[in-house]
Amino acid sequence: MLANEQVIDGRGWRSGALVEKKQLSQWFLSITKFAPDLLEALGGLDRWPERVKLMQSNWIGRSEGARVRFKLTEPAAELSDIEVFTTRPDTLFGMSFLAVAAEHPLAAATGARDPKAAEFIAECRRMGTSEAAIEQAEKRGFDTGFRVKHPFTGREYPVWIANFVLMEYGTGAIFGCPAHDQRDLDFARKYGLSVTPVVLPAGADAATFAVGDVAHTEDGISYNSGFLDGLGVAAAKRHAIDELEKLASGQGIVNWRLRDWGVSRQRYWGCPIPFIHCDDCGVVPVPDDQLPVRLPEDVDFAKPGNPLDNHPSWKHVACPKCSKPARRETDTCDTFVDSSWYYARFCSPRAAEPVTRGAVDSWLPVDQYIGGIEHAILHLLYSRFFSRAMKEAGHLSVDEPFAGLFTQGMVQHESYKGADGRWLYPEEVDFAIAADGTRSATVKGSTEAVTIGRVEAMSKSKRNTVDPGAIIAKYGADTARWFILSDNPPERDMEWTESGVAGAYRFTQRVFRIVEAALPALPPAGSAPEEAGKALRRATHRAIATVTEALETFAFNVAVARLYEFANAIEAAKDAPGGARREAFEMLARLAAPMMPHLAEEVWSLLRPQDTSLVAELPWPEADPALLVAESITLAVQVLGKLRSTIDVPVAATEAEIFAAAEAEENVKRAIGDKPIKKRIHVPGRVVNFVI
RNA sequence: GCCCGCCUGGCGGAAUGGUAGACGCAGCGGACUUAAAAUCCGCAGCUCGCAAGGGUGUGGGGGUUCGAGUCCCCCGGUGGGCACCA
Repeated sequence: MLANEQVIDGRGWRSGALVEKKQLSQWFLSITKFAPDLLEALGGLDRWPERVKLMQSNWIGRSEGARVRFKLTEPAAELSDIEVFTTRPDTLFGMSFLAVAAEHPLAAATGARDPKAAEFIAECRRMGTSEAAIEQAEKRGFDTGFRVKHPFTGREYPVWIANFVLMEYGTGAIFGCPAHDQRDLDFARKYGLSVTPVVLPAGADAATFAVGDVAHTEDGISYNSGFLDGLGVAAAKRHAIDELEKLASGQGIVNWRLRDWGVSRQRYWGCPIPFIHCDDCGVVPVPDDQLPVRLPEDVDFAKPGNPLDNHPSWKHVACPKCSKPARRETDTCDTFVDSSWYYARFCSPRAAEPVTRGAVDSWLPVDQYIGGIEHAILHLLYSRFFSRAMKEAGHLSVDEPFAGLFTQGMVQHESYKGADGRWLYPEEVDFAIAADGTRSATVKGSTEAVTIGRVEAMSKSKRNTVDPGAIIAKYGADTARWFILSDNPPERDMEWTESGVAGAYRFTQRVFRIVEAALPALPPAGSAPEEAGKALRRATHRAIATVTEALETFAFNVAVARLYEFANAIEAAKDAPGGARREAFEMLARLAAPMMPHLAEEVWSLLRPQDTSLVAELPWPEADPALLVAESITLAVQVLGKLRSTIDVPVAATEAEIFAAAEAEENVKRAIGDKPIKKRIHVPGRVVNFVI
């Protein structure tokens, strides 16, 4: 049993053996039951990123269409007809073939009577199982020899097995209309199947319109389509569905892309699925008082197969119902199962029962959830499913587990592979730059060549990770925090680099130094800041306001920048009176505290030796609104949208005064020349623009 | 292949449709020093110009607007996800 990522070019990543898909009996959780609600409730998640909601919405994939039954001209095994799902029932008259997935019963029936078909199906089974692998594989098909009757025309069409039809989506069968679906067109061209256009693009001539290599998937008017002729796509869909229902050959339905969640894993590392198989009683749940089922610790990983299944005694238990010998389920749960409800468990982590009503009702939903963008779909959707299922089972009161979501970007790094294909940590690699600028790499302390891979998300499996421990060891934890937070906006992906860490370290030193140097001249703690220190006080309160805003929006890098600016302003105001300077230093410590807590406390204790409170215990500072209002403002002056000058005007200046001042600027006069001013635009506090 | 992001100086990045490049790194010049480190002062997108100032510039191309890094369309590059990596 291999994971998708362990399959490379259809072979096992270590053994190199050909991979084959097999049918297994497994456990599924019926997330599809909640599909409509999981989709609709996205609209209420107003503190979730739009992109995450969009991705989930696409993943759930609601689509309206029709199921259409095609009668087989001869029965295949027990099948007398094949049902397809389509979102384009309006193009039924453009049909040229029907295609089923390799796992479809009709494919099996064909394989049973035709060895060549069986061979084709076997080839499909050797294809990778991931959606990406299937969609990127060369489109291939096999004519089963079976034929179906068109429900409207009675005409007969061939049934193919196609490797791009997914058994998991819809009914595992499609009807092909090459003129209006690109994939069907590629398939039809490859196998010489007919292409009949039935939707005429606006402005095209029905007599001459033909489809070349590009299918027409846009709107148009139905033609060559019997009773649908003359209708637009939407109307034709409705009409076609009405007709199918009248003929009892199909019906309009809503189809979902979301599939039930297969949670079975044939691995050791997961929670055992708590069921017991009894020959007489069937599948029996493990009684509550025997939960949780614990994994055996004496397992043998050397043998191929599922270690739990191979274990000599673990699975042999008595049936809880009839006490006869029975077998434990040896599949374990996908580890996503655990991460789907830990937020509920964490409300009362030491409780004897899985979740405690009082605790979850008090704490949930999680006010602010933070996670990597890689979890945008699976983990976050599974969690939303679990909270709904747990609510239905009476364990929770909330539908949504996470009221606010922030998705951080991925930290990336180049990856490295040794000559034998093993992954290497960055610190195991030496680099050289040739005269022509090309980089090369070798294993440290040897001449073994290293392949430099692409820049991608850090992961343990690819070993492209960097431990911030080295920075902490060299510069301390405050510098490490400050540097990491200052480097880039957290929602954005970033390539890891240590450049800049020296600057972060310098800043920590500087903060301590300027406070220490100023200390002897500062008035005692609690002294009122003087009116004469207003300029510095403005800077202080602007820092409070801007740092606060940056932190609240997770723009930590901006918060850091504002603190650099503030420190610069403090140093530039060496002559400001002591009370204002004390206020500035104290605020510097308090505003920096979330990002360099140790230094902040140290500085705070220097400034307030009598004070036993910690910065961490103080309420967050608030800016004085009176100090945030500027006395004069700088306006940009543009002529035809191009910057020509700037003017400083009092806050109270009237628009007429502003235009007059702007027009008086030498540069502005020159740019206007002798042309008349057609329009004067004034955006208060921002810009003046003259249109000439 | 499909879905979703991202792309701004040498580098990380800032910028409610309104002065692009704040702040930091790296760099350059200067001060201090016997010297170095540390520190301090200054310069800095590119380009023309002695300067004043001009041109140009946010991946490429088009569009909307008095005004576009920001909004719209097309293209390119790159990252995340694609259900068994978690």
